[in-house]
Amino acid sequence: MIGARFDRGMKSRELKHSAVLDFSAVPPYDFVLTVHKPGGWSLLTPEEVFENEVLWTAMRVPTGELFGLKLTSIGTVEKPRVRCWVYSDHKFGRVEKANLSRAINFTLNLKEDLKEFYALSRRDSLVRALTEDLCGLRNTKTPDVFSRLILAVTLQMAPISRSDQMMGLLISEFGESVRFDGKEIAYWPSAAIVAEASVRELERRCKLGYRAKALKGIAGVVRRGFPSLEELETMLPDEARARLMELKGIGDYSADIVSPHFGFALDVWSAKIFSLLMFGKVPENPREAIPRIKRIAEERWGKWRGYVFIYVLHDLKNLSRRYGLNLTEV
DNA sequence: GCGTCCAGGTCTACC
DNA sequence: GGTAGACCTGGACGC
Repeated sequence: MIGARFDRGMKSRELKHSAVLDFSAVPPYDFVLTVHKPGGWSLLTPEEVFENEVLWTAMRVPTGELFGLKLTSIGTVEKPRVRCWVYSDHKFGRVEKANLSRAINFTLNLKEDLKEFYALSRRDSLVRALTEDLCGLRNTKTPDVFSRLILAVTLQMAPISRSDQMMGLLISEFGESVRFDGKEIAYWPSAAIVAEASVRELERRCKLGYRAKALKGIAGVVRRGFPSLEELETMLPDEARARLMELKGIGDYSADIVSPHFGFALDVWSAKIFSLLMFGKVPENPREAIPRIKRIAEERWGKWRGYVFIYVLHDLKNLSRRYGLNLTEV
C-alpha cells in the first residue's frame, strides 16, 4: 500500500492517541456496501485501505485537522452497529469527541431513513432491481467540502484515467498523510495549501491544465470561509446548489457532485448508461440528452433520484446481466 | 513516429 | 436568453 506517492516528501504525521466510538444506524444499513462501494469509489480518500471488512481511512474536519479512522461493523444489516477507532496526535477532549462523533455520523449517513426509497420498488421495476442487488447501501458524505470540490473539478471534461491521474498527483504533490495502527493513509491537500500554490505549479506538478486556475480560486474562497457540507445540508437543495455555483469553475454538474443533497449528477458517461436503461439505446449526442434525462428522472423518482443515480452506478454488472445490456463498457 | 481528434464541463463573448 | 468556441492533457487512432 505504501507506494511511490509516499516517497516524494509528503508531510506525514504519526497519530498515537486513539478513542473508540460506537454508532447505531437506521436499518437496512450494509456497512461493507456503504464504505467499500461495488463501483470502487472510496469513502474519504482514494488512498484508504480496506481489508477483511475493516476500513482504514482519514478524515479532515472543518477546523482543518486530519484524523485517522479505523471502521468496522459490529452489527448486521437489520441491526446495524459500527465501531470506529479515531486516531490523533493529541489526547481527545470531551467536546472534541462529541464533534468527531457528529462528523462520523454525518459521513456514514447513519440516520437517513430510506423507507420511502425502498417503497418505490413496489411500483418501479428498476428501483426493485437496485434494492434487491444493493440492499442496505447508503450514500455517504464527507465533512471536508474542499475534497469534494477537487473531485468535481478533476472529473470535468476528462476520461476517468485522466481524472485519477490529476487526483493522484494533487495528493502526492500537495496532500498529507497520517500513520496509525500500522497503516499510512494519504489524504487530499487542504484548501490553504492549494491557495498558496501558484497556478503554474498546479498545472505543471498536477497536470491540471486549464483547471488549475479554477481550483486555486476555489481554494482561496474555501480558505477565506465557505459553508461546510454540514452547513450546506441545512440549506434547501436549490440554495445549496446556488452557493456552490457561485464558485468559479463549479457548474451544474459539479454542484450535484459536491452537494450533500445528493443531486442527479449526470455527465456524458452516466447519460449513456441511463439512456440505455431507460430507452434501450445510447443517444447520438449524449451531452444534449442530459437535460431531458434529468427532467425524466425528477418526474419518475422525485427526491430519491440521487439514490437511484448512486445505486445504478454501483450496480452496473448486475444490471447488465439482468437487462442483457453492456453497461460497463459505455 | 507523427498528427489529429476528442473526452465523465464551464465560462465567456457574441448575437 | 441561447449558443458556439476555447480550454489542458494524454490516449486512441490512422497514416
